[in-house]
Amino acid sequence: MSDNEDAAERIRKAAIALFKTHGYHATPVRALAEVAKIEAGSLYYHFPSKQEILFDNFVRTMDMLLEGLARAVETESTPRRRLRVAVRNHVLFHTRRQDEAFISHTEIRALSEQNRREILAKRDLYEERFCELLRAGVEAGVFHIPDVRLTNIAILTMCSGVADWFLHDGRLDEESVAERYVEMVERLVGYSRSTESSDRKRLPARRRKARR
Amino acid sequence: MSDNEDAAERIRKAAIALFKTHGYHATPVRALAEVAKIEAGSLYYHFPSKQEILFDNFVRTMDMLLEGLARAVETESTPRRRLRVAVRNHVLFHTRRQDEAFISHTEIRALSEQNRREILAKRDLYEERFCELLRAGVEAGVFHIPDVRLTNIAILTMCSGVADWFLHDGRLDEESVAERYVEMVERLVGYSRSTESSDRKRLPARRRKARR
DNA sequence: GTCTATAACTAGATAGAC
DNA sequence: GTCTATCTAGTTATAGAC
Repeated sequence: MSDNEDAAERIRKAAIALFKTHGYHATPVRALAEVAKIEAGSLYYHFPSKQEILFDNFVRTMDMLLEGLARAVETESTPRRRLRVAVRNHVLFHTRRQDEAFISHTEIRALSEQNRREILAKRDLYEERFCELLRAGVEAGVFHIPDVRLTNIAILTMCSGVADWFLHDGRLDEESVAERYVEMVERLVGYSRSTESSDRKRLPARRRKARR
Repeated sequence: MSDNEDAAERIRKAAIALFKTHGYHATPVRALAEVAKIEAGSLYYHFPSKQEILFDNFVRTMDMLLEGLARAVETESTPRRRLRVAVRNHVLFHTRRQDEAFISHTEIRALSEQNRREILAKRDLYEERFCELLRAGVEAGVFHIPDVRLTNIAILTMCSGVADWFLHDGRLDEESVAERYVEMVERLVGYSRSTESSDRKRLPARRRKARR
């Protein structure tokens, strides 16, 4: 955190670090001020309240996610490729903006009711757009999903979970993790190149008979 | 919450409800006392501190999870069946003990350092025992997993996520959700009855060639 | 085992000088 | 735009009566 940044940005970064480690309610404004190298009173020149600092982080995080998803859909044309890019994007966001994403998981309850409504609307929009990617693949016959809504939420929680455990100097770098998650998602959606070959692989009639 | 329960139990249940809704730090002891139908001072006869009430919830939750996993492994013999029962057990725990499980996700940071160490040790133990189920299947040739540790964490976060969204009067009842999650996990581990048939399905030499 | 009263402290936010 | 000083309210926990 450079000292030359403007104060608002230093406060934002202090909030990300402290809310992630201790949580919103366990972080006094005085602690935010100390990390941001400012006095507590001065902080209120840049933000009207502690709540607004948290809300600011939520808005930025959700908007980045939504923009990333929109880009992913634009740049690819087939359902499979769109899903692959969307998942890669989602996972990389949760490694690159790990702390912000983590706060967005854990501190929704700390938002005021009005702010929470606004953020949940953005989250619902993201989930719905992601779900559309799955439905498109099912309708094209390349994904085979018994319950699209359930698989959608399972995929998103699985991928968002990366923010909980990823270590930047760990065994796998972020690109490797993203690749593996793309592979796992393709298993979850039962990807196959065409309906016929997939049906042969997923539900072979002969094998079914042999089971009894 | 019955008024006839002993006070300690009423305090536990009040804590589960309030910590889930507002979080640990946003829940005053006076609020716990009010919901437990007791005065704030009386609460300290049953628990030495607010922290101890939170820790109590963590210990109970983790111990229930560990016991459930041990039972799952005992009652089944094949890798596939063990995994199926373990996943079903895990998901049903996160619907039946939804609030406790949710708190265990979101409030780890609120534990004192010593308490947190103790709980993380239990969590690591659970993850390691779960991972063993995957390894057993890989060694038996019935699971096909590129990175067992990664798939393990992906499965567990996916299944634990049920506590975040499950509604007891929602579209799917808990048994249906558990069944579908078992199916999804089987896709993730690349289950197949024997090594040969699975290798044919997953990495067909001809298709690989045709790709270039 | 539960109560009332309160100690000791910390919280978020504001006022006004510079 | 940043500072110091402070207001008001709320916090966990304890003391001692019953």
